[in-house]
Amino acid sequence: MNHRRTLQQMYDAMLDALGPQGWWPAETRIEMIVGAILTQNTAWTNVERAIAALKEADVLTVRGLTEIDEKRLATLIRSAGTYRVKARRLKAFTDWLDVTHRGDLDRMFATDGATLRRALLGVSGIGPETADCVLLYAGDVPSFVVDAYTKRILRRHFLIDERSSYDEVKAIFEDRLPPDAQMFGEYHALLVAVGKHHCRPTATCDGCPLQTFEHDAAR
DNA sequence: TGCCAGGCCGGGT
DNA sequence: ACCCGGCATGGC
Repeated sequence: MNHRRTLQQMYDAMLDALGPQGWWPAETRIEMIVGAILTQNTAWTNVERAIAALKEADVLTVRGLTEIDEKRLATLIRSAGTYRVKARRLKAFTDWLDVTHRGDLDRMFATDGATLRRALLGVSGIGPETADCVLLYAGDVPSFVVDAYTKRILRRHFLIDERSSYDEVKAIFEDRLPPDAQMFGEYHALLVAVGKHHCRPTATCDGCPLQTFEHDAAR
């Protein structure tokens, strides 16, 4: 009933059981942004190879990605899957960044969070989850990230129904938790960790840190 | 061996 | 305002 307590308790339970997840796994902001686009509907292990290939080719910089040929970029990120689409999306981002902020991430993140979110959503290939990941993990903006695991876990705990929209789920967290970017980032990472190990379509709830919370244990 | 993974777009209703 | 097909690799 009291969502504030429930969401805080879920967070505490996950953090206590799993510890800090140390997200986002990236050395630079552009690496983080590239990773966010590459991991769309794709296993992270496949993204890691693509990131490594970009580093090996010495193009994992705003400048490098802006100047590289799209076809060659596609080849480098092949392991990430849907690679022609993702090469186009990476180019859409760097093109937009070049035009609007002279290719400067400092200028981009100087933009007000809500305004920047709308602008990012206008870039082809950046949807709500990717935009929120960029804002949260590269910009330190307290914008909660919703993904498939987030919805699945909340649905199984009866906190949302299957028709809930991205923005509705996002609002549940943002309306009932303090706007702390560090905590939002940890919360999302913990939900993904729990989702991967205990809340996949065929997984069981054995050993899940959220097991004690009311939910549809029968799956 | 088919199903799935930290979505998103464009076209159709 | 939703709904759907397409995109594609690598792991289990």
